[in-house]
Amino acid sequence: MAKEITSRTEDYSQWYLDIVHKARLADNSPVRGCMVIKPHGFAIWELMRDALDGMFKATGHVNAYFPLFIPKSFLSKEAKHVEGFAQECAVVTHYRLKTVGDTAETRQVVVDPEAKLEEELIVRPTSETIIWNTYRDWIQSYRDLPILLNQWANVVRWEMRTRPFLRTAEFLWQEGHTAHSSANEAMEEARKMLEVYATFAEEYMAMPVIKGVKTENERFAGADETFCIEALMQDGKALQAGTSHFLGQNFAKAFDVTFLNKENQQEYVWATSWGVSTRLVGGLIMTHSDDDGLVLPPKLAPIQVVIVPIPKPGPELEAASEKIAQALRARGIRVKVDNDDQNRPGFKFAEYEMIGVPVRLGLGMRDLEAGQVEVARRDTKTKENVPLEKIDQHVFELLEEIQKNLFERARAYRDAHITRVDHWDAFEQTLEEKGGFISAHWDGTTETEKEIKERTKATIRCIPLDAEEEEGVCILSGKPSRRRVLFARAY
RNA sequence: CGGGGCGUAGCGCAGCCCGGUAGCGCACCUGCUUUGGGAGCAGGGGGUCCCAGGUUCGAAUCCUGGUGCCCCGACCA
Repeated sequence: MAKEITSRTEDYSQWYLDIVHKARLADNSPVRGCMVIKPHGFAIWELMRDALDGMFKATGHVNAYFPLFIPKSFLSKEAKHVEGFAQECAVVTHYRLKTVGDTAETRQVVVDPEAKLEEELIVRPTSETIIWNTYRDWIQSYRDLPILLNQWANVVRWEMRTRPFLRTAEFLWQEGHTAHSSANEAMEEARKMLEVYATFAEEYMAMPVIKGVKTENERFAGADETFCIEALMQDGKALQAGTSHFLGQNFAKAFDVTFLNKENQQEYVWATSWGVSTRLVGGLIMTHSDDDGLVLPPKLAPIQVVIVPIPKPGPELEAASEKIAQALRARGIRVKVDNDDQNRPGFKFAEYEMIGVPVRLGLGMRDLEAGQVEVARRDTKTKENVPLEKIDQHVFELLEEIQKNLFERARAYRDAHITRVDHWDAFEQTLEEKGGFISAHWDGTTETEKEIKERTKATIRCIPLDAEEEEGVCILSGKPSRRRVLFARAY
């Protein structure tokens, strides 16, 4: 057994790292906090990206690209924004290196002190500033609005502690940046994109999410309102999976972006921004995977079906395998036929389970003679024999079934881990013993929120959009509250 | 930036206390036999023992100083 994975009960975070490495998703890099995304990991991200990109286009957005480097002065224009990001920015100060030393042993590259930049450049932690600096030139009148723009990019946030996909110093994401002529329209946009994210998370990732609003304390630096989708991982910790911000006129004011409205009056432009990142890959792993490796929902599986000839691939088996593959491909299914004769079937079974292939077809002479195929599903680890002539229809339906099953399973777990709590003792106890979301009353003050965080490490993940009005008293302060909010320890 | 742990073959580790020609498992290469759940046998290749000083006839091992990584905290998508 060469590729053992640490069990989830033994050490959840080691299990996560094992999955990342053994499912060949990513490697560590020589640079602290950065990772190499390997082909299999990147293929998952590509599927996510393509699906999201299609959804953005369908809601009227277009893609563009803004620079990696941002003049330092830009960042300081919006007070809260700087405050939020200043702590974690990478800064470019020079533009040239030179070599010193005469011999091969002593020669080294140093920063040329002569080549100091007059104004330092910030490696973007997010692009609001450079984009709004540009929008000033693009926007004159209400006729120029709205601008519905998205960019796919990498950003850098110099984090203290990192974990592959969940929090890396450099990560890939998309950031939508829209400009509107009214507050209402901008707010609608922010909510619309939250819906897009929620739909994507649930329909593609099979990851149930709760849509909500962030408290002032948890809000994006520079936003008037931050909407989010929150998911629950198998260890009972919450994961913020996507955010959508109503930025008000904050960036328009900071960058002096105004437009003439229909009444011929100058007005500041209203803004939104929204993003999801490669963090979603981490969420995907932690939502479905088990102690045998990665489990992927069919819609995001680079290989949806693998066909393994048993025992050794011979001409007859290869022909039969290829024929099945063709039939599946004709239905738009991503299939791999593993004709490699270096590894034994047992090894291959374990390997494909490790990398999360949803369906495996085992095909041996015995099956051929019986006119059947062995169908194994990754999510339940069950096997059945299916007649050859029905295989394509069967697999097509099975993939849908698996997609649905993963979602239902994750939702059942999530729902079972939302606990309504009305007393402080129960709050602490639930957090320690059960984890998950805790639905409780909160007095609405940042002070109380911080106090709770300090005592328990739990934060307010969101105020659910569908939270019902309900009179109650704050779990900590006993002050009146009008609705419950969701607490959890989070990634 | 605080507290702890670890740097020895691609990966995981032993050896270090008690100094004496660097080892194990997996992976890799060659050959044969195997192939319905991670194959077996035989042969083989691969190392600045994190770096720099020091002690010593001799250092992976002892001493000093660096440095990198991991875990736990403070910060965060």
